[in-house]
Amino acid sequence: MLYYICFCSSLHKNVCVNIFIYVDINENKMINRMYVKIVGCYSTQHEMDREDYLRKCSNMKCQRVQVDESYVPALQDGVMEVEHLLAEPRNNLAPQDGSLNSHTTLNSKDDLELEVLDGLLDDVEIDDLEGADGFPGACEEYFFDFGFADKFEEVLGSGPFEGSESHSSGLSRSSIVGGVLESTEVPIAHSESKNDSLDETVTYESHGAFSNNPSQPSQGNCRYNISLDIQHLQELDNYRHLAGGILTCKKDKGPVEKGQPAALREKRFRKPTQRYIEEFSNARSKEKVPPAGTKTKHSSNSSCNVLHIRIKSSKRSPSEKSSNENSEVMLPELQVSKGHQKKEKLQYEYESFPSESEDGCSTTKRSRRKDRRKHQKMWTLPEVLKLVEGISEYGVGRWTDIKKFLFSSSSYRTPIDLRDKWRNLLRASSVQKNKKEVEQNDELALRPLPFNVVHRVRELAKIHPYPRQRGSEKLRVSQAGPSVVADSPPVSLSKRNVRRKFT
DNA sequence: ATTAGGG
DNA sequence: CCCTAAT
Repeated sequence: MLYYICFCSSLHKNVCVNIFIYVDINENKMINRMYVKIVGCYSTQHEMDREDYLRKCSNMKCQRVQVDESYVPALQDGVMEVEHLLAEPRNNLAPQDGSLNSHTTLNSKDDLELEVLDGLLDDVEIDDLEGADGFPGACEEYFFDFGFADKFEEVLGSGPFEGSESHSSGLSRSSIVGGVLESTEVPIAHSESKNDSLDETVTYESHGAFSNNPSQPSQGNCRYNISLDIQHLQELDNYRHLAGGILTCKKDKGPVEKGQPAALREKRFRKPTQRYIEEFSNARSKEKVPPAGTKTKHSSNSSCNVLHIRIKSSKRSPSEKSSNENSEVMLPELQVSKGHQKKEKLQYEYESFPSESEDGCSTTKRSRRKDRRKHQKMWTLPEVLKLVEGISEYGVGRWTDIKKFLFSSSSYRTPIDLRDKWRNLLRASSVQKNKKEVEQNDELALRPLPFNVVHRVRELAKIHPYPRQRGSEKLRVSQAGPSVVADSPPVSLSKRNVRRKFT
């Protein structure tokens, strides 16, 4: 049996941890168990530290690691399907023997873009802190060395955190297969590009708590046991964009006090709603994050403790997806590492045209209306066709009419949505694009728009120019003079008329 | 109340 | 999708 470990790092409540997920490739299952290793605590004393640290942390990606079965703990827990993880025969050609040096991969682009997991800790509730030592000693030097493979190995295995035995040590020494679960994906926008993004990361708040459990003095390993609620994997993707893999708490102040889990617990509140997070982050993105005055660098205890962490399920929106046991949910998000805000990944579903019964999904309708900003409903091909048809009939700009006549039953499609979709269609159809983007567009098209549709859109675009499309026509007319108008018939002029005709 | 435009 | 200015 082959086992793979995915690990990533997160800064959470001033604690940086590594998460290990064990996957049994042969069985197509993911062992519902993760080990988290705390690699250190982050001091909020200095703003500079934070920035620096975050930047460093962002370099830490996930890796898939081939490990010995012996490293995998308690399999019988929960497992979940991870077929898709196997879907692509990644560059797993890497040495299976374990000869590969981790250095080669840690810094390579093979870094697993699995930041999905990075949001994980946010949904983690730490039930038990096994070991009376509280947080393991944080070691600044390690924090800041995340970008370097050699150090990284140190952190993972041979570092001071390593106790008598540890999974991590085995991990770091075992071969790191160059394979990445989803390396082909678009690299996540790096946080360094915008400082704002960094600020955005400072919006998380933990609701979990550390509880001291001296009963089980660990061997000094930083091993944390997590049972993963797969349900949350879906949500993880939502978080991914925030930090590029960095989590931190909303309030920077909370210093990690060594050996005082109780204190920590008091400071943890219920997790804010997504809405709240969004707004808060937006509001906060402008103001500077005050350097939480409290200090407590970090405890110097170099030994690690074992936490038992369980991810709470059904926290928010218990109304709907109340259901599910773990294995229910697939984790496509796990594999999805592309920025989904930019791209729509799915293809059109070909569904029956008179999909008016779309309201049939009334179960989620209410919620969708309410927080439609969250899950955007994908446009189906029939819908697109309908939209195109409507435009050809009523003209561009008559969105309310189109909505009224053709999308009356689709409650979630507002006129604005229609317009937006049309706008996107124009873009997708490369209408009025003189740049090379056109070509690239096709290639990058994640959504193969049927040719006929593209054609129709283009045709329509000719007849019904979208209002002020880059002012292209104006530009042309004004620059080229009236002569052009002659050879390119009344296209632009007819716009108004066309619309009136159907009124 | 709708739409255009931009994020 | 969301928000806002302009109509």
